[in-house]
Amino acid sequence: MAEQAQALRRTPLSRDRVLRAAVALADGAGIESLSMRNLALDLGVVPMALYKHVANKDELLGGMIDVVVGEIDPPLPDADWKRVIRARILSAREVLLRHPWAPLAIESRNEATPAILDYLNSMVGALRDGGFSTDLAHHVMHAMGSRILGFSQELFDASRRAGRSGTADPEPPAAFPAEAAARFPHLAAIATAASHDDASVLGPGCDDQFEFEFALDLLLNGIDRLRQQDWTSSG
Amino acid sequence: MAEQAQALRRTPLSRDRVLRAAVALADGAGIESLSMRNLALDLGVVPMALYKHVANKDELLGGMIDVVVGEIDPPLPDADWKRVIRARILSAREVLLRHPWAPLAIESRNEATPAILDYLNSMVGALRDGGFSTDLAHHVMHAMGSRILGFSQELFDASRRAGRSGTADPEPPAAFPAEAAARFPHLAAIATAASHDDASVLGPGCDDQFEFEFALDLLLNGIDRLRQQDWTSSG
DNA sequence: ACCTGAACACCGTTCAAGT
DNA sequence: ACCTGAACACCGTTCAAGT
Repeated sequence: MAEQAQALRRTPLSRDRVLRAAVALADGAGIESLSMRNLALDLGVVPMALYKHVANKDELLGGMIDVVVGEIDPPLPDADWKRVIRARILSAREVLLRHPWAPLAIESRNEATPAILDYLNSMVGALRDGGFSTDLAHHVMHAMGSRILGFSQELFDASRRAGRSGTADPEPPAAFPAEAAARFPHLAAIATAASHDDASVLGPGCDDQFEFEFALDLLLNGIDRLRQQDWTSSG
Repeated sequence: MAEQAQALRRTPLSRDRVLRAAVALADGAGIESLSMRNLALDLGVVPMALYKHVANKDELLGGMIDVVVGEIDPPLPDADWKRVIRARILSAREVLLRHPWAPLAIESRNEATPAILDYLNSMVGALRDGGFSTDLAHHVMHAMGSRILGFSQELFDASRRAGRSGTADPEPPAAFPAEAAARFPHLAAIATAASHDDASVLGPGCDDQFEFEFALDLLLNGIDRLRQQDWTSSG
C-alpha cells in the first residue's frame, strides 16, 4: 500500500543516514530508546539492514559521537589562546545541550573517536601557540579533563533529563523539602540562597550557564597564572 | 548433595548481604556482569529472591553507591578548610580506584543517594566553617562538580578498565602509533614528553595521581584566592 | 502467607535458509 | 551474491501457580 510505495521511493540507507537517524532518535526519545530495533523501525528497515553500515552498536555510538563533536565551532582565527580555548569550550557546551545523551555515551565508550582526537589535538595546538611548554600543556589538558569537551560535570545534571520527550517531568522548582532541609542544612542554605537570584535561572534554582563559566574561568585564570610564571613540573 | 547442604546452612539473605555481593561482583567481574540473574547465582539464590530486598535494579545500584560512598574517610578534625577538603577528596579518589564502576554508575543514575547528600552537606559545612559565604560556597560546589566525589573526569580513563578480570588487556604502554602521531602531532608530543618521566607512572605514560592533584590544587588555590578577596557574584 | 518457575516483553547479534 | 526471517543467548520484571 502507501507504506510499500514509500519504502520503494525511500532514499537508500547509508552510514550517514543511519547515524543521523540515530542522533535524532537519541535527541528526541532519549538514549534509552536507542536500540538497533527501534532505529531500524524509524528508518523503515529490517534491523539486520543496519549491520551493513555499522559493525555493531558500539560502532554506531562512536559514529553518533563524531556527528556531535563535528558540530563544535572551529577555532577563532587570530585570537589569543585564552579566547580560543574559552570560545571553543563554550561552543562544545552548547552542542552538548542539544545532545544531552552525548556526555554519558562518550564516558561509557571510554575510547576516543577520530573527531575527538582532532578536537583535542587542535586544543593542545592552541596552547602551544599561546606559549605553553609541552609539559604544562600536558598537565593543563588533564586538569581540564572532560570539561574541555563542554562537559559540565555536575553531580546532578538537570540537562540530562531535558532530552526526554513524552512524559512531561515537571520537577517542582527545587526548594528543599522540609525534612531534607533538616538533615542537610548546609545544602538547604545553598539552595535557598540560589533561588532568590534573578529570573535568568535555567535549572531548579541554579543558573547553569553562570556556574559553567565560573568553573571554566577559575581554571583558565589559574592556568594563565602558571603560564606567566613559566611553571614546570620539576619545580 | 553438598550444594544443598550448603544452601540450607547459608546465612539468610539480607539487603546488606545483597549489596555487598553486588559490589563484589562489580569490582571483580565488571559492572557489565552485574545482572540480577548473575547476582542471584553468586548468592546461591533464585533471581526473584532478590526482589524481597531491593525494589529493582536501580535501587540496587543506589544501595551499592551508598556502600561505596560510606567508605570515604570522615573529615579531619581540627584542620583548616583546605586540608579538610583536600584530604577528603583524595580519600574519595582512593575509594573510587577500588570501585572503578562507581563513577559511571553515579552519573548514569543521576540522582543523589542519602550517603552522597550527607557527604556533600558536610563538604559545604567545611567551607562555611572556613569562612566562605553561602554564595561563594555554592559556586565552589558547582565548580568542583563531581571531582568533589573523587572523580578524575579524564577523557580516557585507564582506571575504568582496571576492574575487569578474566581477559587480560595488555594495552601496549602508550607510545602513539606512527600514523596517529602524524595526524595528531600535538597529542603525540604530549604523550612522548610524558613517557620520559620517572618510573612512578600508573597509566600508559601519565602519572594519574600527579594529574589529579595538579587539577585539584589548581582549583583549590583559585578558590582560596576568591575567598581571600571576599568574592561575591554581584561584583 | 510465602516462595518461585514460567512467562512476558524486550535486547544485540548469529546464522542459515530463501531469493 | 545479496537479503532477511527465525533463532540464540541474554536482559529486568510480572504473575500466577504451587507449597
